[in-house]
Amino acid sequence: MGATIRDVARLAGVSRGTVSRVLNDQPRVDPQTRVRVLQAIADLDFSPSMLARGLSIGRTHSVGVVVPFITRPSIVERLRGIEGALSTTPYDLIVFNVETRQRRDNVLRDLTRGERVDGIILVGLSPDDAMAASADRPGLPTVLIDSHHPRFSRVITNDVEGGRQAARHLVELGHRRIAFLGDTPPMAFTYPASRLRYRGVRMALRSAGLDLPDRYTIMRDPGRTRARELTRELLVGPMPPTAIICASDLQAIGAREAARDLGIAVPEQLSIIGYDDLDIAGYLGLTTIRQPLFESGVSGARLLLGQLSTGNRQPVREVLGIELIARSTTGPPPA
Amino acid sequence: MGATIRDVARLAGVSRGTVSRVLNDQPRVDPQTRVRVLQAIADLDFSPSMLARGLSIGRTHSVGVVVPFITRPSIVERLRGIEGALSTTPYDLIVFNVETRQRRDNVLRDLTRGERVDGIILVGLSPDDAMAASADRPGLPTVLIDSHHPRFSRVITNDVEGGRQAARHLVELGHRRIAFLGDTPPMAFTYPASRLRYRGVRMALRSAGLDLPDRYTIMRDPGRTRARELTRELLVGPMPPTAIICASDLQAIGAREAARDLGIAVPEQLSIIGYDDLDIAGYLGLTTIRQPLFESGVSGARLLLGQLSTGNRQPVREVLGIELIARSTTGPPPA
DNA sequence: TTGTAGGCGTTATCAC
DNA sequence: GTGATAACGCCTACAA
Repeated sequence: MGATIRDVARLAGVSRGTVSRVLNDQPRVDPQTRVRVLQAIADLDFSPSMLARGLSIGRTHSVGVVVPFITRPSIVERLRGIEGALSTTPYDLIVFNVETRQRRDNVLRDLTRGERVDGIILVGLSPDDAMAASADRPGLPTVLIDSHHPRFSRVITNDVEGGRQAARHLVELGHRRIAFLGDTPPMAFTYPASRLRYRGVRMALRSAGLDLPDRYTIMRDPGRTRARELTRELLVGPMPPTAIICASDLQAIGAREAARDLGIAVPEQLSIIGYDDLDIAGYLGLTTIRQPLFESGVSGARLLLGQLSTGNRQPVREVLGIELIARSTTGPPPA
Repeated sequence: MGATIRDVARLAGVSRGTVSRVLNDQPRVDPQTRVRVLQAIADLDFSPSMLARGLSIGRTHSVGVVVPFITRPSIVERLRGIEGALSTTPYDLIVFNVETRQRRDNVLRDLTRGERVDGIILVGLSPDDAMAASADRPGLPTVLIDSHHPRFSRVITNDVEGGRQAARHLVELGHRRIAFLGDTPPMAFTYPASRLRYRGVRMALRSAGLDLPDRYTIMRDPGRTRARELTRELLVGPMPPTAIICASDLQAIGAREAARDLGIAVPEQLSIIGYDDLDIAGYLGLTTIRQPLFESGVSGARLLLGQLSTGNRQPVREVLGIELIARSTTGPPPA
């Protein structure tokens, strides 16, 4: 199987150094010998060992992407963006799925030491200060997607603004009893998007002179099924809201499911707004806040590639736009 | 940043060899010195270079997973299974998304040569004979998920049987005009699941004395949107079917969408069956054929890990079960 | 039990 | 232009 550079050198009647030069397209090599070497390479079906090369030049040509809960469609979408941007480069994409703090710490430790990767992309994971410290000593180039830390380049959206837009949309439709269905961050160190969106909602309501009572504020476990249960409880209780803002499309789907269970018409009796604009939202006609998931992956990867090629590790903050997509789950409140 | 084994040795007052032995849990080392070494490792915050270790022992501790169209939910689900199985092992997961034949060839070439990975998992990609040949010379351990080749270990489901079950379900409900909406494999070398399911459908219909005319056989591009268009054409045409079997849940969703567009009630006027049982199918109440996507990833990874640890490369064929999940998009045909 | 030294497959720095 | 040769960081006989 493995022909080495040494075999090539022998067959071509040159030294290993020369073969290496040919391999790396270096100018100072005689056209004649270059041909001979290339021929030998072809004959032996040789291809260089990435491992050895990496050890020698100190780079691995791979980037580590750390994501929490690869389950979630929004995460997958971002991953796709990263993969797309990386696929045209010589960099491999190594995926790490972390679902516990323990595992996160292990992964990050391994990654920031042992020269396993040339750079890191953290998705939805906010580095703590200990980890941030490793960015000081010129450690691994690292970029954040959908999470924050002043020391790192990052691509984010304005979640507060997203919450605000959702709330304003409902207020303009005439709603006055608006609930928020979010989730607690699954792990301490994950990005608290839900909470920020909540904050935006509350701000918008307040400036419209409306209140967001505790009873209308539900933040528990994420996921469709749980959202369905929670919404049901809310809707069968006293003074149900006329609209619900959800922190994700999945939760919005669960909420709608609950409405259906109870025979409550959407949007005639209840308006629902999601967040993300997943593919499925279009099919379901879900009103939602679109955030550029795929594109965030592309941008993040580009940021990292930039650091990798220029060595410039100045933190950049890239803010991607969001947009309200009004479909058919929102309308005026019942008279 | 990078403390090396040499630094540890110096600090602990031992030789590099001893440090290495401690690192690899080799028995013949004095408990006392072991402690000293471990202390030094901790003090220096040292962790060994995977690159160097790999070069030395000839393994990379990573496996390459090649998938077509990481876009598709079913693929993602399988990927999750693989990741899950690998996460408890020292193996890293390197993802390659291939969407063109060109890219597939490049990836596979790189992968099977240059010692980049210790093993390969191909998802939904049927290796051609050229590639299969590389399995002869004891090349890289390779396993297939949702694709076939006698030379490789593989985990599959019986797609023909899946089609058959779907058709039988409808026949038993009383349908006689049944259509099939599948897709052509997106690339020549991808696994022709749709076609096999079609075959199963045809067989079941035939043995029920029913016909599957060309007009009821639609195989074009995959995807929800396209399925919606195609179904529409079918339904507005002469003698529309009373039931449609789709080769994927996504297509079934598109079909249902078309029915909705035309004001055709499901399942009263039209029955629809999907394939995969994605999460969303449950929400939509879609009748479908469930295949264990996540589990197929787990099994595939396990198969590969087995080969990696035992060296036994005897091809194994693991067939996972499928199951009809009857929900609310199928019912008796209109009277 | 521990130290020494050669080797894994490249690249890079010299001389020539 | 090209050929030696010393890294790169680790593992593993072989000695001691």
